[in-house]
Amino acid sequence: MYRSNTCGELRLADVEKEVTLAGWVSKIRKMGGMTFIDLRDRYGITQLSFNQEVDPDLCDRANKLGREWVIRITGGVRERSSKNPHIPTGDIEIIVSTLTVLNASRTPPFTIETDTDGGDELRMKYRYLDLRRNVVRQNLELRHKMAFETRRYLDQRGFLEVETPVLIGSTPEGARDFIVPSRMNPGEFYALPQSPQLFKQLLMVSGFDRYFQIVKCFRDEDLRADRQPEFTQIDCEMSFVNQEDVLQTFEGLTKHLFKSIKDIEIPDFPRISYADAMRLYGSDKPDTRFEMTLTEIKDITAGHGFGVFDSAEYVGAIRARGCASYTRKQLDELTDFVKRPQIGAKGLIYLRYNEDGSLKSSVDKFYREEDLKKWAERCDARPGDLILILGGETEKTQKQLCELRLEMGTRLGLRDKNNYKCLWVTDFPLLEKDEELNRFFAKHHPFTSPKPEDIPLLDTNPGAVRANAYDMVINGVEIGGGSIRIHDSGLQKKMFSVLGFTEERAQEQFGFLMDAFQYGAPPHGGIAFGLDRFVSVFAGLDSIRDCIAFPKNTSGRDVMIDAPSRVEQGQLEELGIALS
RNA sequence: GGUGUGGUAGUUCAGUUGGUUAGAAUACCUGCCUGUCACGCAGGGGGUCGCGGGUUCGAGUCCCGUCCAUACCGCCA
Repeated sequence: MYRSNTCGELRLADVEKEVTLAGWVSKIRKMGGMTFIDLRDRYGITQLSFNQEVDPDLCDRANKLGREWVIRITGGVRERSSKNPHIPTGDIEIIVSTLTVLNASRTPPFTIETDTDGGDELRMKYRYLDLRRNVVRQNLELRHKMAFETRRYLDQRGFLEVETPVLIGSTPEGARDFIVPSRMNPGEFYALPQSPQLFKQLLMVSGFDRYFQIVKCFRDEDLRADRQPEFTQIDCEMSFVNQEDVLQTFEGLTKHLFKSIKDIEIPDFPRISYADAMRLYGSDKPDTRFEMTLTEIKDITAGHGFGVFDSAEYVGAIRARGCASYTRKQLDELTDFVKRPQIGAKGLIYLRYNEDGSLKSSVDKFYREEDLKKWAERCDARPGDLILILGGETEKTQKQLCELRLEMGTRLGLRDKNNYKCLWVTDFPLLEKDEELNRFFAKHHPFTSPKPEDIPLLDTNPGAVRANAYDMVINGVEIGGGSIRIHDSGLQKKMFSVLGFTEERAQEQFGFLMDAFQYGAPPHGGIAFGLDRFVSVFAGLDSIRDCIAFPKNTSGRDVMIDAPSRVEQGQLEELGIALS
């Protein structure tokens, strides 16, 4: 037996036992006559005790160990004379009788502690050391549990996990593909999947009825704190379902995860249409932990000679409870916030509803008190509230108000990481117009079905067609999204034509799918969750990198193994590739 | 592609209007210390100030360029 116990499991009940432990030297405390060592493994820390009087040679050897050396010891479990209430094993220690050094270690470049002294860049370079830290390991343990509970839930409901290929063909729609040259087919390339979309639909045609896969997906786009070039999806598809069936099933999955992992009961998810989400929150992934919804006030602000509002397509306001006492400096900060180029507002108008009932705005010279009173009433403001107003082009301004709303929510402490608000956003538009190219793109993907009642609009007003598409949002994070698919080859053809595909091109790219649809495709639909984001929300992380074992940096590099890298000329020649 | 922030000891950072030998904490090394658990005490070593150029009597500090990191915008069906 290599070891009898882990470093996290011994308790007072084990006193007098003879044990063998193995692990890493986390900390050495030399007291002169005595030496204490914190021995660490994945399960915890156990204190080892060495005494100069009992065994001077052994104690000297212990004193020569270094941080992160790997050792194996045997000894007796004893009750401590002074206990440590901060760790589970704090009541006991091991009186070591034999000590074997299994491996020495160079001094690590940063401390292996929860509050490490290492910065992000260094931790990524030595990720294998970073992963020894409790906090990082716990994130991966959480990830494991969530994946495990997902499999348990879906298995119980008859879902079958099926693997789909990673080397597939490139498609023109959507994100940029990672491409892989094919040596056996010179001049041709595979693409890595952005999602197993087509394959899961084909599995429905095959009659698998309920499929899922926890699967890596790839998108060659710029990175963010919540975006990695390779990421993991919980990818699901069901046959003979309507939208309601899908929402119920996966609302159930989410509730199951909250209950089984965090012991939190989540009430039924509110639903909001895309149009309402944009109108009330200026976002298709609203953070509903707090209200502060957008109020349109253009009809009562226009026509008073204030040029900005008179010429604006849209004027919207948010109401911050109890913020009328904001100082000039705080208001200036908010103005600077919305004027940052990333947000791009020209300025910020405020209206203070003072405690004494008086009204004070930054545009007092254009409006009388009774005009301002109307604004306050429309916004349901009370004395003590502050109203913040932006005007301009509708979509842009709503987006700016959304950012301002989130900023105010943060400032007012309304975005508690341990408070979870889930919701469904439904009725997304089917298409999105690219004004520059003057053509429509699928907002979700080209296999999403339009709402039946909107199908006639495909010919007359494609931009107004709503889709059977839905997103799950938790605390302002898009956790998952899906749709009821098109299962009719005729409608699918129609869709491709609206998207500007010629018949030949559609046949070339997706012929196999439309062929398949002619052999008895069942009605079907599904959803895909971003596992990395899901885990991040559960763990309260700011970046999905913290729950990925070996993530890439913002340039898409793995700084530990130094990838991507150049390849030898011979490899390129084999592939028939010349670098330009 | 764009905007902002940052790059100084192994590490995390400070460094004033440009001015003596670039500091602190921590880590590391040595010594002392028999109940520590952020041990304590004393001492020590450790710096191409990201890189290149410029201004200046003098640059960590100012200017230009460049690289890297990071947050966001574009992009991400």
